[in-house]
Amino acid sequence: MSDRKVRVRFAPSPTGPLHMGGVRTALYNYLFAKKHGGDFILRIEDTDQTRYVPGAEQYIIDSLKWCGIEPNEGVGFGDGPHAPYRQSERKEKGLYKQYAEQLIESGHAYYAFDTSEELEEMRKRLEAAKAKNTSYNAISRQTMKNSLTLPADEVSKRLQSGDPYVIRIKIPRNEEVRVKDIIRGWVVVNSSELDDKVLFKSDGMPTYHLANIVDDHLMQITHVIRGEEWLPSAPLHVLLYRYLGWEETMPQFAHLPLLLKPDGNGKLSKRDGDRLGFPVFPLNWVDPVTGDKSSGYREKGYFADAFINLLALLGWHSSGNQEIFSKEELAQEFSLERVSKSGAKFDPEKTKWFNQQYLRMRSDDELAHLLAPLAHERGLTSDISFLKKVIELTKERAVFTADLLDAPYLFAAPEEFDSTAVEKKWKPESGALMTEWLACIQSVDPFEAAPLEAAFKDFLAAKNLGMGAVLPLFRLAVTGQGMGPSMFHIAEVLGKSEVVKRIQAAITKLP
RNA sequence: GGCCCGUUCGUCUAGGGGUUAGGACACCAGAUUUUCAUUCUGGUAACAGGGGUUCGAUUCCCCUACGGGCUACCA
Repeated sequence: MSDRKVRVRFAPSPTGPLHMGGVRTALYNYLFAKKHGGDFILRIEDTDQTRYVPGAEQYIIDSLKWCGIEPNEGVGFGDGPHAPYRQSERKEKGLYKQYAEQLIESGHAYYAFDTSEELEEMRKRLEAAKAKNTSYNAISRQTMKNSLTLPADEVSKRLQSGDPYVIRIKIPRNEEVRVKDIIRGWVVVNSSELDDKVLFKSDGMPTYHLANIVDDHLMQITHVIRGEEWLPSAPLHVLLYRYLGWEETMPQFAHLPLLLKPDGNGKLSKRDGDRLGFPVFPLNWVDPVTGDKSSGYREKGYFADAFINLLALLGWHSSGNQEIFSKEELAQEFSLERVSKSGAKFDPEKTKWFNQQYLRMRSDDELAHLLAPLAHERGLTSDISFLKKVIELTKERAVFTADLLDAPYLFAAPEEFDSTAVEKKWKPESGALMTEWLACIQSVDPFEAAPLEAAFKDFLAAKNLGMGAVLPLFRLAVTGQGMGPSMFHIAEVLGKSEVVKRIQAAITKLP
């Protein structure tokens, strides 16, 4: 059992865009597979036809691709030996019905014919009677219409005449069910707390519970790594493995803590992103029905590796103090035992910090190539060697790639001058002072930061003035701003004639 | 309501029967810098509460409180 090759799966429903919590689940599966040299599978769980959202499946595939956590088997990533990987297609092949019937034959499941009205009525009746448990279970099923209460001939008559029916699991009345969770240890529940869950729906589709167990078994999944919201149904799943006779190869479970809202309570939801101004999704998404737009990390300017890094640390931590991990390092270090038990509040601020770190790790050349299309979009030059010079100056204050362009004066002369800077620094005699500085500039050769700075210092000494008295004027005249990167480097990038032109223009424009 | 899971600085977390309870983000202060930013240095800040067990508990056990999840012919 333990010598089986590790095989894990990510099994989302295509009911909308993939939430960052889902991406984290996929990531942990991916890292676990990589760590153990195993397989990572993408299975699409589309058994609920009513919730199908066009484009959602492609969104999931695109998101995983962008994040660099690609499955080596599954929908959108090439079929493996267990195709198809879409449950709707697997249902077509009759993969689920036979197992539901097997359960009926072995006495662990039964047909139920109750209408939704009858189910509703049952619930109300039990509530009115102040019953502890209002579910369809070992006790209440005795009062309902199913193959356990109806005479055999009526059951077969209903079946033959095409009466709608579901197949329910027959949960024992009072039995301890134990689930071993890698993260939480043993979880013990009495079967009286469980209900006779529907395994097979009247529309011919299996429910999650059946499809999930059948597919995990058939696909030889060894570890089920999923969100904590599944913990309550894990005992049911254990029972299904047992009744199907698959307990020997039952996968090990690991239920991940949830991602919580940055403020207040509850789990992170789609709304929070819009409300708090940060993305909840990896990629932009437009709802095909409502047209609602949700922003994504990719389009906000986040690097995929930074996004993955931050996600990895939301619920997992190595034993040391390291926080920046490459994907390879994560795969090396990751272990389910070090996943925390409690939910993690998501902090958008730290997300920015991660991006900043990754931006700094990138070479100027790489950034220039990333920046070029952005610059082009804004009507700025996309010349790589020039952009590299820009990046040298703007890199240290940038969080996102686009921030590298936050120095418009490097691309064109300022049209306006920052009014507070002008008020504070520009005096009536400043124009004359700049005219003198202009004369000194002419003889600086080569026109580079160092000689320029030397010339500037000579100029200051001659005038017996301090840096603070003159440099802001120089900056204001050339950039129109009161602050920014090293002024001498800015001048070097701009070139002598441009600098001279700008100072001349400023002298005439400023009071 | 019932069942299940959880609880270390504001946040993410390390730690673990005896520690000055460590790191990171954020925040504050100082230094460097022409300025902003960077960088560096320092600082504020946590074991939910109550009972046990123990020489000793933040660490183990129980209870309470709080938080979260589940409670569909949804996943």
